[in-house]
Parts: sequence; C-alpha cells; structure tokens
Amino acid sequence: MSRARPYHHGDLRPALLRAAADTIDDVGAAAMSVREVARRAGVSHTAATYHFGDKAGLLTALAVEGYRLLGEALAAAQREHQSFLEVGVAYVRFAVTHRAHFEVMFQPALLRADDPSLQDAKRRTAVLLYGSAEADEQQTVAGVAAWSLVHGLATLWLNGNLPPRLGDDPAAITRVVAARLRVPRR
Amino acid sequence: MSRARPYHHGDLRPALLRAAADTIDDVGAAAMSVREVARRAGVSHTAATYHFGDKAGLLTALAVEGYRLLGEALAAAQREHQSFLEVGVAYVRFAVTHRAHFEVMFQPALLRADDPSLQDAKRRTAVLLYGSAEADEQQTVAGVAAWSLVHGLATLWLNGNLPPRLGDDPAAITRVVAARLRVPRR
DNA sequence: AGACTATCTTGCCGCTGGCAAGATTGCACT
DNA sequence: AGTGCAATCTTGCCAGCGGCAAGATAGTCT
Repeated sequence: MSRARPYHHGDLRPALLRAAADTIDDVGAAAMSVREVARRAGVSHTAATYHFGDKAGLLTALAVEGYRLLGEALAAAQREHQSFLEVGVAYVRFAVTHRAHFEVMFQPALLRADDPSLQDAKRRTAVLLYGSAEADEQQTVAGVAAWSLVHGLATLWLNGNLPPRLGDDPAAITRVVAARLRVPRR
Repeated sequence: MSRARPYHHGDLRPALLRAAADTIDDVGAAAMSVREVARRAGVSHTAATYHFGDKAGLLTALAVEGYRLLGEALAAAQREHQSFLEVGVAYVRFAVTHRAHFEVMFQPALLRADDPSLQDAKRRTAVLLYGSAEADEQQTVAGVAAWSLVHGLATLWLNGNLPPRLGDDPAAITRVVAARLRVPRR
C-alpha cells in the first residue's frame, strides 16, 4: 500500500481542527482530549501541541474558525434575504449545524482569552450583530436584544430546555419566537 | 488544637457541594477536578465519589441545587414585584451571582441526563418560565421568547460578549434590553 | 457488649496534558 | 548535487486525574 502515512502529514493543522470538531460533536468539549483528536488525525498527541501550543490553543483556533464561519453565514443571510429576522435564523442554524464550534466559542474558560486572533474574531462578529462602536445607543440595544434572543434560543435548544410542543425545526421555532421582538427602528 | 478533623465529617455532602461551587467559580466547570473539590473539603477524593457516585453525579447534584435556587429566586421576584420584567431581571441576577450553578445547569454533557431528580428540577423550572403543558401556544411562545432573551443575555454577559457601552450593571442592562420584547398578552 | 451499616481512607490502574530530547523531512543556498 | 538549517513529527517521561477494590473507623441498634 502506497499511503503508509508519511512522517510529515503535509496538511495537519486543518486536519486537527476537523478532528477536534468531530470529537467535540461526539463527546462534548469538556471530555475532548488532545490525544483523542491526534489519534483521529493519525498522529501523536505532541504533534497537535506543536501546532497549537496546548489544549487551550487548539480550542482557541477552533473558536476563531467558528467566529469566521458564523460571520460568513450571517453575511450570506443578510445578502440573500435583506431581512433582520433571517439573520437571526441563520444564527440559530449555525449553532445547530456547528455544535462543536458554537460550544467552544462561548466557553472562554477553555480558551486563551488574550489571543489576538480571537479578540479580533470576536470584535468582527460583534460589529455584525450590534453595529459598530459609532452606532447610536438605540441601535446597540436593539442588536443586543436580538443577539440575546437568538443566542439564548440556540443554547436552550441545544441542551434540551425548550418545550417539545414547539416542534423540532429550529429555524421555524426561531421565526415564531423572534416575532415577539419589536422590529428595530432603522 | 481541638478540630483535628475527625474520621467522619458529619456534614460532608453539602460541604462538597459548596466546595465544588467555589472551585468552579475559580477555574471553571471543565477544569474542576473531584480531587480538588475533595481537598478543599478536607477529605480524600473517594469520599466524594462515595456520596455522588462519580464526577457527573457531583455535577448533577450541583445542577439540581441550582434549579432549586433559581426557582426560589424567580418565585420571590414574582411575589415581590408582580412584574414579568423583574422575573427576568432575577434570572440574570441569579446567573451572575451563581456562576457555578448556572454554568453546570446548562451543560448537559457534564451531567447524568437520566437522573430523575434532575429531570424533575428541569421540569419544575420550565413550568415557572413558560407555563405548564396546558398553557395555550401563544403563552408558551411568549415564555420561550422571554426565557431565551434573558438566558442569552446572561450567558453573553458572563462570557464577555456584550458591548461595554451598556455599562456593568447586569440588572440595568436587562431592563433596557428586555424592553425590546413585546409585552405578553395575558 | 456485639453485630451491622454508613462513612471515609489507602492503594492501585489506565488515561491525560505537557515537557524534553531526538528523528525525519523539506527548503534554501551554494 | 550536496549541505546546512529550520520545520515537522515521534518517543519517553512525569505528575495529576477519575474510578475501582479493599480496608479502616465510627455511629446505631439490639
């Protein structure tokens, strides 16, 4: 067989990020181990440490990737629908379809909070969600309200704290629930 | 010295729960170790295992306690203010003043999801927040919207994702932000 | 007093994260 | 084409962790 795994992987960093996301999907962020992630990627656990420094570094990289993906998803929703509501739906959809990323992004205890790329990613997302620093206060409040609602809805959905009677389609639930929010004044 | 720690602690279970909450406040739920909790309580780590079965059992007991405390806080707010909004404020206040409990309550991956006392506690809280199973759909949706908003606001506050310009008083922020919610029809 | 049970400890195991040292490889420069 | 160098990955090691089995201690009931 030709593919007798070469000494140099060649594309290990993204492979490790994929393996980490898969592992977290399976066992949760808290139970994820660097060794298991490395096993899935077919390398030793210190190979992961080499690329990310330590476990927190790996999770931080995953969170940064998550903020990037979320930003793209939200921008795409805004572009396609020109609708505030559909951006919220895209937020919940992202949380549900990227459980691992979403979970890590909002557990700062697992991350290197001082990492510049992380701070950058968070700042960019914040601007998308509640406007830049120069926005007026009303707009900021409206953004925070909307973000809070969809964020809470997504997390409550993910950990099974929503009443079953609302059905099992997160997007549909979001549309119904978010309707209770007063439309933001432009 | 008289208190040369007797073989039998006498009140270990609650002492361990307190120690666990303190530890989580310090290092986060993921980094909490049974051994550290036991050290803080002055016993061996297997003493904790004896009372709670395993680590998930300890965290489950903490979550159950959290649901109970939250329920009491919400009921008190309702009783004192007769205000839907102030119940939401109490929710956020609880999250901020009981970080450890709050963190554990909403991370089911850390818990024994099948524990009857946990399911019971969750059910009771759900009734408080979005009405009983017999409530009409409109009321349920309004409850879910309100719960989502305050839950999202609390978690975003806890992990530093809110814009600084809103100030540093969670209760005040809640009042401003929750005002964006349409008042529930009675 | 003696038996029984609840509570807690010690000793052990495999797994984990991180460090140090060494092996392998690609690349730059000559 | 070869040679030095830096990047990439491995092996070996350590203390700390969670969980199990066995044993020690103490309160309770008769």
